[in-house]
Amino acid sequence: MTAQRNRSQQRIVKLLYDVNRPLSAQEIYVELRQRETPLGLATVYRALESLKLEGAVQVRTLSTGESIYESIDRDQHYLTCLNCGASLPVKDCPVHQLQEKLETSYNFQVFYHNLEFFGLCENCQATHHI
Amino acid sequence: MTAQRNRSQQRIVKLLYDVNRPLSAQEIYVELRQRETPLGLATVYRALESLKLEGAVQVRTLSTGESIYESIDRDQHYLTCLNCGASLPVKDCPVHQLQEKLETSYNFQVFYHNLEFFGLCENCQATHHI
DNA sequence: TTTACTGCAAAGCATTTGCAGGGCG
DNA sequence: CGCCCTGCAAATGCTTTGCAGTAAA
Repeated sequence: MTAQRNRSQQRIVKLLYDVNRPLSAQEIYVELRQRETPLGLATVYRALESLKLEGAVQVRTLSTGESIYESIDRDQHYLTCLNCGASLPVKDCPVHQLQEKLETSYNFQVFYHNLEFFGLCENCQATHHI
Repeated sequence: MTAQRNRSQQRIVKLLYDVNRPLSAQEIYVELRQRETPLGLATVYRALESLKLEGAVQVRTLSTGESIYESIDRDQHYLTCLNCGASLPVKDCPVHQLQEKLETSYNFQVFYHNLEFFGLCENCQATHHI
């Protein structure tokens, strides 16, 4: 990685740390433009792709197809409404039976939950950045 | 719901049950076309939207922005590679410390995990299908 | 100079929407 | 007859890619 690329990525990492909430690529583009020197939208996408593969940010893809990024250190889960798309942050790191507790405390009707682990599979750890 | 609409939705529910694996809307469109009477792509999307709000199917949105649907009764989680996108099914319903176990048994480098509950928030339970 | 990165604009692709026609009550 | 649903095609919106120019080694 060159210093040039590293600079772009660090700007994004810092932004995500500062705002402390998930941002889409487009939002990152706007924020960087407002805060300091503009960074091209395509560059934002390319930097995010690298950061993702390095495990430096975590990504969640909304049902709209939009991906939102946040600091890797945040261990935050959500109650997501299928109708309006709102995501309520959940403090506990939940397990299966926690679902009932959440339903009553948030008055949220839970249909199902998804738990997904993200990282690199055996093959891709070798061929990283194909 | 009319009988006509109900028929479309039931065809999809049955298909997802039969194949017993996640399918995208486009795949559902192709499968239905091959198996029996064709169903328009827009209709597939509209039926899936209804099924989703009824809690009759569960949805996962891939990092590509593509949404995949499967039977609601399946309690299946995945190890998803950020590089190639492959999703390895995981049998256990995992908790936090399970992550280490998964890393060794699958030789998968886990960066983070997402746990998300899906359903209807308090407000949308009232205004269902806005 | 050689390689990697950036910005811009065009293309790609899943999904959504407008509208005209058809099914069903 | 009236309403909901369907199919088609166009539009939408996020993301990716081609390419020419630029920064860094």
